Amino acid sequence: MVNKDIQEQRMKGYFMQATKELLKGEGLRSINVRSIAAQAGYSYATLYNYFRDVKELVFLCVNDFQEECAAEIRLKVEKTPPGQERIKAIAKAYIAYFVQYPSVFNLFFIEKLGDIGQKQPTANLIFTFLDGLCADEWAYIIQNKNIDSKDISTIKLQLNYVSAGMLLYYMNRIQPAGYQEFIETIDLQINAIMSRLETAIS
Amino acid sequence: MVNKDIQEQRMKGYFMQATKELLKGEGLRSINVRSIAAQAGYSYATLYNYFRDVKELVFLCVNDFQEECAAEIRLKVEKTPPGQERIKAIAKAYIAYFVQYPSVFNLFFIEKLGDIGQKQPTANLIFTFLDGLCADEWAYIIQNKNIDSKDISTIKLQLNYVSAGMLLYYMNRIQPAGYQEFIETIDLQINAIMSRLETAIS
DNA sequence: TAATAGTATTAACATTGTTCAATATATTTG
DNA sequence: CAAATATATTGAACAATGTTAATACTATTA
Repeated sequence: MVNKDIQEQRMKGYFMQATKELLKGEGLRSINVRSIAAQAGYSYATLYNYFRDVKELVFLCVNDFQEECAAEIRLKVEKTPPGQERIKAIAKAYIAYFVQYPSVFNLFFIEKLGDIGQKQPTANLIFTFLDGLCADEWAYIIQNKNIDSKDISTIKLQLNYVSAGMLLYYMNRIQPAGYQEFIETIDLQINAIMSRLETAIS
Repeated sequence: MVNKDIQEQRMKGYFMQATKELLKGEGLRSINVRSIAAQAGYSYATLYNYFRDVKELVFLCVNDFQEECAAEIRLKVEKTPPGQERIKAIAKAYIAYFVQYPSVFNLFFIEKLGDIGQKQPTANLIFTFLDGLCADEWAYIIQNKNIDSKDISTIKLQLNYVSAGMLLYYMNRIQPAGYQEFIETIDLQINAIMSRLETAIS
């Protein structure tokens, strides 16, 4: 019965690959059961032999995008000094990734998770993503500075919330209106949040 | 030709009223051209004589919801002392309104504005809404304390971004998982942001 | 090789946004 | 006031989409 599992995984992989290609290429607009199936080289009905519905398929891609995003970020911030500065760099790269791939932003933050099932785990994955990316850096800071852990978790949350908020306004409401202005706002906001580390040292 | 304008405005009003009723009642899920028209007592095709498409109609409701929201908030914060404390209260009431009416949240933050046209004005209205609600209080603070206006605009933005981010995560990603916990997080975050006023006094 | 189980596909349905020609209504004019 | 004209309203129809169910196909096994 192992063959069956392998084949099933392979089939799921084909559809997921197709979904990811469409998402990153044509965008969320263009993706629907028929286009995914066409890209995968199957009929649209075949999809339903492997996924409960199209939402399940689409949300299964979250993992892969997170890995891709994490890899891109790691590369980008390599040369930044660890700790506070690298956290800033990670947050900026995190935001930049979603600006580069608007449909991934939509998938992560906008698209409604359908029925129950894998609901909470996926939602949690998304919520803790930025924190996970910064985990080493926070550990580094805790080791080298003497800061109340309450303050740290407030700052972590603030970074996460401000990032999501800025992305939401920029992607969905074109605010600020230009990319340059957006970048400046990111810089300002992230610096403001991280500067609390100084005043929080006890 | 004035009669014609009056009649047209009246018709628009019927459809907008129907849309608002459905939005606040059944939610965004249940609203579509046919249900709106039925609620208004017309055929779905009639709608297209007054609005370019359904998106235009739906986004025209933003104004009314903002007024309703502003009225609710004003009532709620009346007894709070002006200045810093009232800003906190306004921000909390602002968030609470969207939690109470999830489809208004969707309309304001999630729903894609269609083609160009009234795009930017509506987006701007939404972005500056919280700032507008707090305008008097900020004026009060500037009068009574000596604070760099740069710092104030950073704090304003932060309040706006964190509010949007918290709402986004709570409404779309169930994070935090419980309402009580959500309220506590709001409190924590808003206090943290507003406490910067103290350190910013020059 | 024939029966069976599993897989893939086509056909079909429901829902939605939108357009358009036909119908009903209102307004103007002789 | 009645005919002619303009306007408003409407149901029919189309396209796109998600989903299901019956049918065709393929591979396994007795």
